[in-house]
Amino acid sequence: MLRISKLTDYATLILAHLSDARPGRQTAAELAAATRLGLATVSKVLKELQRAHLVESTRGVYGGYVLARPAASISAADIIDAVEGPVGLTECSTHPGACGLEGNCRVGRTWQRVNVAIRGALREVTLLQLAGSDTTPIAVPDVAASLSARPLWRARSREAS
Amino acid sequence: MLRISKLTDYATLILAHLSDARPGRQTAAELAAATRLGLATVSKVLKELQRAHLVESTRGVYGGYVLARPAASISAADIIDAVEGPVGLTECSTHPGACGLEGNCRVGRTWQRVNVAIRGALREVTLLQLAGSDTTPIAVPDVAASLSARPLWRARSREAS
DNA sequence: CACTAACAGGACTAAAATAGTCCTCAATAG
DNA sequence: CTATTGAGGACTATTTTAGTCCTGTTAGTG
Repeated sequence: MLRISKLTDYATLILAHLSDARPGRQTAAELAAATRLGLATVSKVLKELQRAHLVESTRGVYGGYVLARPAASISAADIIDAVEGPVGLTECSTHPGACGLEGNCRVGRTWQRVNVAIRGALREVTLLQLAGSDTTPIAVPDVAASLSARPLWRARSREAS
Repeated sequence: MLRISKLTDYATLILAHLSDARPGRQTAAELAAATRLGLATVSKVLKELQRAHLVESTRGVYGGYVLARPAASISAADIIDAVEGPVGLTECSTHPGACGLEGNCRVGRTWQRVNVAIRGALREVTLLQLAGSDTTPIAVPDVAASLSARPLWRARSREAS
């Protein structure tokens, strides 16, 4: 349940390697070697991270990648969003209106609130922590609070009736 | 990211309908009608819920399903586990030892701790809340605390090197 | 003791999401 | 102007998820 994709995991590994303050930039090939992943895959992930502005790239002979910001200010949610896109726990959070049961469904709203609470938690987890270089405790949003608040979302889409 | 499957969502809907304290048992056909899902699909989900002991079934003419326990003591984690199985945020949590990089990987451990924190949160969310009949605030484990604790898991598996 | 209504189990198919590869183009340093 | 490295995107393969269907079992009813 609630599994992150392999690519997200790869991304975390790659970012962790980038966060080791090496001298200059690291090339995709170096990162592939360091992580023991395929070059093509590492390249793909790096491109996605670049688009999401989590890393900066330079082309050409001395090119390569560096983190765009300090590891402490990159969150788990950032990484997941970069690689998997901003999808929600249920479908209706990303495609509202596609569900024929919206009036009927009491469930979607709460799942969405759970979702938001989880995302909040993921926003508090930093790359520094994921990379294992920091264990500072962090505050986390309270699912309780969100669950007693008013509904904000609608039901998710489901199979045709 | 972190999406629950459609079947889990269906399961929640179905359980929510079962938690409406109707007189007797409800048949798969009735639940299918109530949820507007296909009978075959509803049946499949109910069978999984039965195997997980979240509902009890009776066969025969006046057969059907009832909740096995009060809605307040069925958690979101229970539902997810029943339908999707006890998988983790990363692969290595369910298939330890499959990863060639275990010594090398600093990342898996923290993902696993994040995972456990999230599961803790999901355990606090009850079917009552998901069904919308209860909005009592609930306490939730602190990701912070878990993240500053000692590592307990190993790195996840990844593509062949 | 059939007969019918309902669940159980599992095989199978279809569809969608994920993972991985490859090709062509663009930039940069020497 | 050439070698190196990233950018973008198309494409394929694999895996997971969703949905259907068939065959068997249990429990009431006349």
